[in-house]
Amino acid sequence: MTTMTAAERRREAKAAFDSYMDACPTHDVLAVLGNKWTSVVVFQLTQGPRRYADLARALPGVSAKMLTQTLRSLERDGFVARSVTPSVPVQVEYTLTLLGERLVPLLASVRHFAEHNIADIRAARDQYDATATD
Amino acid sequence: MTTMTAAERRREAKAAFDSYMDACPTHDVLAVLGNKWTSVVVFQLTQGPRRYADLARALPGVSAKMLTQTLRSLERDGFVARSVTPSVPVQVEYTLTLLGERLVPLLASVRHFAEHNIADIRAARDQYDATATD
DNA sequence: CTGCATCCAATATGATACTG
DNA sequence: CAGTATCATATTGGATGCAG
Repeated sequence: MTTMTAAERRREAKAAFDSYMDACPTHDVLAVLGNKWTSVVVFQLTQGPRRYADLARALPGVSAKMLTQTLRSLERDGFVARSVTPSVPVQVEYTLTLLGERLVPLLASVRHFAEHNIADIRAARDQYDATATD
Repeated sequence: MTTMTAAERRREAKAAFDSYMDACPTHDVLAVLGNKWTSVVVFQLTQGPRRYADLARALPGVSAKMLTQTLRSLERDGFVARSVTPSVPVQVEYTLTLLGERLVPLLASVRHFAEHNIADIRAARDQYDATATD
C-alpha cells in the first residue's frame, strides 16, 4: 500500500486544510467584511436605524439587488435586525443588533490602519506599476 | 433645463459615490483582506521568510495560480518583499516588509473579534436558516 | 415602498499542463 | 524550483422589469 502515497497524502492535506479554512472564524469574518457593500451599509446603520429607501438614497452606487442581498446576509449573521411595520405601504426598518454594534470598533481598527497606511500602500503600488512598465 | 433633473442628479450622485468608494482607504484595505488567500499567506510570513514551495506546502488548498497572484498583489501593495537568489535552481524568498508587519496587529484585531463572536454569528445563522425552512 | 426574478457581465478561484 | 498559460467553473455585482 505504498503506491500513490504522495498524491494521496497531498489530497488529504488539502481536504484537511479546506475544512480548516471553512471553520476558521477569522476567515469567515473577513469574507463577510470583504463583500463590497457590507462596510458601508453597517456604517450607515451606526448612524441610526434606516429604512430600505434611506439606505438606497445614502448609497447611490448600490443596486437594489445588492442592497437586499447585503441586508439579508447581515440579518442572517445576526448583525442587523429587520422590522416590518404593516402599514400601507409597508415600512421596513433596519437596525444594528448588539452583535452588530460590536462590529463598530473592529471597523474602526480597520479604518485606523487604512488611514495611517494608505499613503505607503499607494506609493508602493505606483512604484510597482512604474517599474513594471519600464 | 429642468427636464430629467431627477435622473441626472441620481446619476451624478452615483458617480460621486463610486469615486468616493474607490478612494476610501478602509474599503481599499478591506478589499485586499477579503481576498481568500491574503490572510493565510500573511500569517505564514509572520512566522518568518518563506520560499514559494514552503508556502505551497503549508497551504495545501491554494493553487499555484492563486498563490502567485496573491503574492504579486501583496508585493504590489508593499506588504511583501520578493528576493531572488540566482542559483541553480533559482531560489525565491518572500518576506514581510515593515508595512506588512503593521498588518499583524490589525489581523489580530480581526481574529480577536472573530473568536469572541463567531459563536453568536453561527447561532444566528442556524436560527435564520431554521426559521426560513419552516 | 420593498424587494424578488431574470438575464448578463465581470471577477475570483481552480485544475492541468507546460517552461526556463 | 518557481512560476506561466490556458481553460473551466463559481461567485459577485449590476440592469431591468414586475409584484404584493
